[in-house]
Amino acid sequence: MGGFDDHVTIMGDWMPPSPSPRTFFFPMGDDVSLRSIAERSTGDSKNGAFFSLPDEQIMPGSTNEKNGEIAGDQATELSAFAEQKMSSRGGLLERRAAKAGFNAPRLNTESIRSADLSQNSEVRSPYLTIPPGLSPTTLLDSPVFLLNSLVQPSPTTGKFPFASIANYRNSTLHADVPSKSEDNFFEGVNTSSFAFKPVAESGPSLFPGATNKVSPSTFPQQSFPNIEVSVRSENSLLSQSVEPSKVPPQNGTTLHLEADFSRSVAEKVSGDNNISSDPRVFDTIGGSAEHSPPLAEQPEEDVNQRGSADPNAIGTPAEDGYNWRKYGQKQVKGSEYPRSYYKCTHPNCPVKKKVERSHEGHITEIIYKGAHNHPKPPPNRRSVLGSSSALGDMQLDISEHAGAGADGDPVWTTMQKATANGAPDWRHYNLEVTSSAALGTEYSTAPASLQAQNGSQFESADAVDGSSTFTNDEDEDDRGTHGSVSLGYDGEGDESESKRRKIEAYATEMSGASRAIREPRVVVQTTSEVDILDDGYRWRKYGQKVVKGNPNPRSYYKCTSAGCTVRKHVERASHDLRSVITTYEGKHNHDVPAARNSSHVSSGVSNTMPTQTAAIQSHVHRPEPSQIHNSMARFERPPLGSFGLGSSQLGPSHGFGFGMNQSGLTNLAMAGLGPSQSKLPVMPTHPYLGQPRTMNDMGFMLPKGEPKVEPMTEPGLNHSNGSSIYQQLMSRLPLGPHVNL
DNA sequence: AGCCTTTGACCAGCG
DNA sequence: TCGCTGGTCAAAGGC
Repeated sequence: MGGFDDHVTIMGDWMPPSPSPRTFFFPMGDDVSLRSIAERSTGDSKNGAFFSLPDEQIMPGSTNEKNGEIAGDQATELSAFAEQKMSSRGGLLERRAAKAGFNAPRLNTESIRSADLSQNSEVRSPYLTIPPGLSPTTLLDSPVFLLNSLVQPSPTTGKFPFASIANYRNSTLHADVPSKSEDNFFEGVNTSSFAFKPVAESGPSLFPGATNKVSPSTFPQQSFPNIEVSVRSENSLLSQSVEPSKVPPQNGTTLHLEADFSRSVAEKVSGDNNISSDPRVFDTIGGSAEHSPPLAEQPEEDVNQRGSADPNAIGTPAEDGYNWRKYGQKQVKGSEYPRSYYKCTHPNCPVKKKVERSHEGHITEIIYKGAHNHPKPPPNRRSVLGSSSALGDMQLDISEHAGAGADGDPVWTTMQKATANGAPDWRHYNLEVTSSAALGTEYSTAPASLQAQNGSQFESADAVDGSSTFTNDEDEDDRGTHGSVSLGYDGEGDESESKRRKIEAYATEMSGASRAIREPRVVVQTTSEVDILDDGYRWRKYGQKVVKGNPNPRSYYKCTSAGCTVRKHVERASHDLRSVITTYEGKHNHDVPAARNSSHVSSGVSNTMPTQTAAIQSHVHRPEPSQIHNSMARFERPPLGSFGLGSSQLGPSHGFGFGMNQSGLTNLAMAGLGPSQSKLPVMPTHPYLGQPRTMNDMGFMLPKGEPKVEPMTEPGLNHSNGSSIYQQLMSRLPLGPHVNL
């Protein structure tokens, strides 16, 4: 994507997340947003837009779709404005100069404002006016700012940035104007605070109680009826840079924001130009100071969305901190650009998103569905750790509180890209989670948010998901622990760089550790007379490879059931084409899905089970007939109970996430065979795999720290279904209270 | 080795 | 029932 490089470049100068994602998040790249908007001026206007404001003014777009389009001349003016901005502003250097004490050149937007206002009376101007001289620095020093803002979890991600105050002070703040917000998005904003009222209408309230200065009593308790939050990114989102200055916005603190129109704006404006297509753009740009509430009034979420922008974050769907797998692309009718479909690759995470990109690669729209039920994966080689400081690392995730859980009603949240170059912006990702939270039927998120916002203390483990990748997904306790760490760091805001590095290093280290500990594998070798895949479960093939040592291609499958982490790869044994080696890995957490056709299930379960059961019996347990029956029963009913319990029993196990049978293996561990023991009864090596075998012919091994269960079946036996065997095996593993063998 | 993207095909809902 | 459409699947190849 063309603009991404620019973005990255800008990122080089990227500063730590603003004290509060909801407070000040401004794209570093002053040019980026501008261009984006310019390029997208022709884009659809169905979503809101974020805008950067020149210098002292931040004018959140009204994002009211009802406002209609902007007159063409306005667009022209906007374009001119953008150009002027670009030309007049030195960009980063200039801002730096400004930060150094110089006033950045101001863009004259008077004409634009007037035009906007005059032509569109309906356009609301919830702009946030940042009086000249307003100093964010001062704001930073403000107790309000520090306590209320710094520790706020990201409205979208619910995460807490690790950026230190020092960093903030040294960084240019960027704020984005909420894109698709309703016209009244900022309506009713208390002038003395950043509190924003959730739209009373169906407007997308992105963040429940996302306020900088909000007390529970003042926090809007209204629910967020909307399920979809639509935030158009490129079209509308303009980045803003904030320049420290001085002005008493609230509490006597002063704040000066220097907004810039980024290149995206320029491009958008210059493009086809029809800015009119996006009322929000119009609104934002045309907003007048008179209509602009004090900076302090700026909706926090608004700022957050923008602020979350991680310049680094986004060119690809995965750059929002989460990992995504693209599973489809479509040219949707009515959409100018193709829509890509992504799924979060995190096990058990139901989140999906639809991304529309322009031909240039700019993201025009992102629609999220569901809420992440896991912390943002730690930055890795592909991640943004480097530039974003701690932003990508240990941010806390309160997505669990988003209401839209894995099982909850999926909520599609439309996001608009905030960056100009098409690179996704952390801001909108923050929005994502927040949106989910807000949109979720459960408003429980709000309290958590408030707590985080109003105080620097995060006493409630529930409020945040402190778990990072190094924590076990099922380990709630760890979340709290890690959350505290993260929060403490963030909340204090005075952490030294070294400390920050330590934390990051720790996160990374832990991350690596977690990676090293893989989920247990179950290797099943069978002579497949029947389709090995026909095990009743649904698998999606996601790859095929010829692996070393076996000329036969290995196919990789993932269970398609939502939330199921089980994966497997299947390959024919090189020495015997009749033998199929199926290796399962992951958590075996749901029942056999409803068959697409009765024959499928029957063949996958009923038909195969007897044989497989026999196989298991002969090799694994040799249970009594009644035991077989029980085994079948388990097979027929969701083993969720066991797993669920197993999860809880698993407790804070650091590391051994015993996949599909956590419960079983956990209990196994309790029985003295647990992986943690690392000392399993080793029996003679299996003739086929050359693996040690444990009692009951179950080969437990811990290759490279990886627990491995290898129930092997007799090659000569007609075991048609390795998967079922696997199930059998799993079902037979000690399940503690659930074991009924 | 594992996972991702691409892309045409398939499926289900709806009018 | 048919066609349209959005969403998903899945084979193949790439990183």
